[in-house]
Amino acid sequence: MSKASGKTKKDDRISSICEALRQAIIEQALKPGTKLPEDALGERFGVGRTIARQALAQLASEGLVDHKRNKGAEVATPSWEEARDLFDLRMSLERLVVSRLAGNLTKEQIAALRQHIAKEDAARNTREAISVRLATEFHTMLAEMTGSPVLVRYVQEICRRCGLTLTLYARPHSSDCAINEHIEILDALEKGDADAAARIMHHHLEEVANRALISPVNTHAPSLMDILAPYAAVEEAESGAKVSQMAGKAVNGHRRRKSSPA
Amino acid sequence: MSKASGKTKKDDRISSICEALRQAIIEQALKPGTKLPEDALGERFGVGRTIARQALAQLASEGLVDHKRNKGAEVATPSWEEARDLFDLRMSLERLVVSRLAGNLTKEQIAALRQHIAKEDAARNTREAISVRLATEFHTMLAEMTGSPVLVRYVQEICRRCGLTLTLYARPHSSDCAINEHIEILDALEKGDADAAARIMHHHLEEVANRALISPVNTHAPSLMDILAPYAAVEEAESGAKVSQMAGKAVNGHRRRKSSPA
DNA sequence: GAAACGAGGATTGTCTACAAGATGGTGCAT
DNA sequence: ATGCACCATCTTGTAGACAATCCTCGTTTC
Repeated sequence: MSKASGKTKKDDRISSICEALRQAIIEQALKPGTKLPEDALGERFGVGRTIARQALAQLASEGLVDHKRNKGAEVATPSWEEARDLFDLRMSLERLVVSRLAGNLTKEQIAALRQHIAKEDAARNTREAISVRLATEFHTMLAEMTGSPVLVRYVQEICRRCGLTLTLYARPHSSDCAINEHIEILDALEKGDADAAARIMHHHLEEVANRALISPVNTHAPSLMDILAPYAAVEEAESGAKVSQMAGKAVNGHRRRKSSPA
Repeated sequence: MSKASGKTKKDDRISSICEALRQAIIEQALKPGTKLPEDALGERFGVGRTIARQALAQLASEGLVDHKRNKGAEVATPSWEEARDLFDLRMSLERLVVSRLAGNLTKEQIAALRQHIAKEDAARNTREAISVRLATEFHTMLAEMTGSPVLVRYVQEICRRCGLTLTLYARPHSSDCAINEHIEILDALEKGDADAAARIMHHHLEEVANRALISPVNTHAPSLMDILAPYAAVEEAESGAKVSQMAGKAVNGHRRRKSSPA
């Protein structure tokens, strides 16, 4: 009875903007501390300040942006204690996820997970932030397969915040082992070994948390408008099959200088 | 004379309204399904529609109100499956809380908890909704004592949603044992017996969930669609199929939101 | 020369106005 | 009489206007 499927464009512009900003934050295109003025966001996404403001409020409630009264919103800068707290709870939640999932995955789900791991592997040599995003998506997929909307929401949120923390503190060259651990987790889940899956997951997250300890890097973004250009475009493209006419928005796809394939 | 009474007045009106609505919802002053027009809220709280709207959005993100596009907001009516899901995750989260708290409570914290239990006991003969609110606050206090802001947020949110569920489905005369269980939990925590505390908490929540989730027919606002579902079904079957089995089951989630990501 | 003060600009907080969609009633046609 | 279509009205969605607050920077004074 419901045909409404791909109307994320007109259906809820706030969600679209949130998602775009989330991606930008996780991929560190928007670094922690970057100011997010409502005017600029509204102009970039083609909406008024009202919508931009609501999107920022949403992200603030998720902990991805910091909203101080009369001082605007900026990308959150999690402290070390907050990061530790996040990872602690994340471990518990994801233990719960794998214990629910062990032995209960369908063939299709396992295939989807392996496919995603392949994507992670393929992106191993690209920008670090991309790897973080893909790894986060893996954990999100696991949570979604539990079929528990609440759990999905919490895991998603906490994973994103952990991802933000990683882009802040983590040192590079550490995603290779993480991918292997993803494989191990999936293997244990497929075999139905809940204990092993929980143990590996715990170890996996502990590893990830441990390598987020030092070197607080801080640089200021060059231009907010330029940074957001690809994400404003991807917001429409990611919808999937329906690539309707996006006349006005003019996808000027000059990606960042860093990604030069081949 | 206005400065001594705290900063809730000008500090953040949205939060104030949210809190007021939360209380009203938990105490069933606003019953599930009640429409919440922005105009009325704004007028009642002395703010414009913008503020009321933001408060509603906040509550919607917490799952306490249901927000349908172009159709306004209303107090959420959790389905049976959602309620089951909520209580499942709540058990896990609160197990985590008590396992963190066992043996680590200060004298002051224990005293505060006992004082709150006394308040629960005093309110045992008042309205059911008040008891639910106080019981919820007890669990919230426990979460706060972990010192983990994220955990606090999640436990708070999930407890409120569970409280909403209870006001919907629970039958009266059931808070006495719950208070005793609170005492048992606190005793175990004070002794530092993490296992016992976790076990009692699990049992406690299972009890609460069971008395809430056994009979979904108890609601005073039954969905018309659900009621008519068997009849609509028999109209399609049109022949030998009997309705008798459906009368027993009666748990049929009809149209839910269409977002099932693969 | 440094610190305090104040004007100016910029950004946020809130409200109201206008547009779009939904709901419900009325009238017309069959 | 029933069903359909149109319209009136209400509520929500969104944008911009106006006021309040904060930051910056130049000026003044010790």
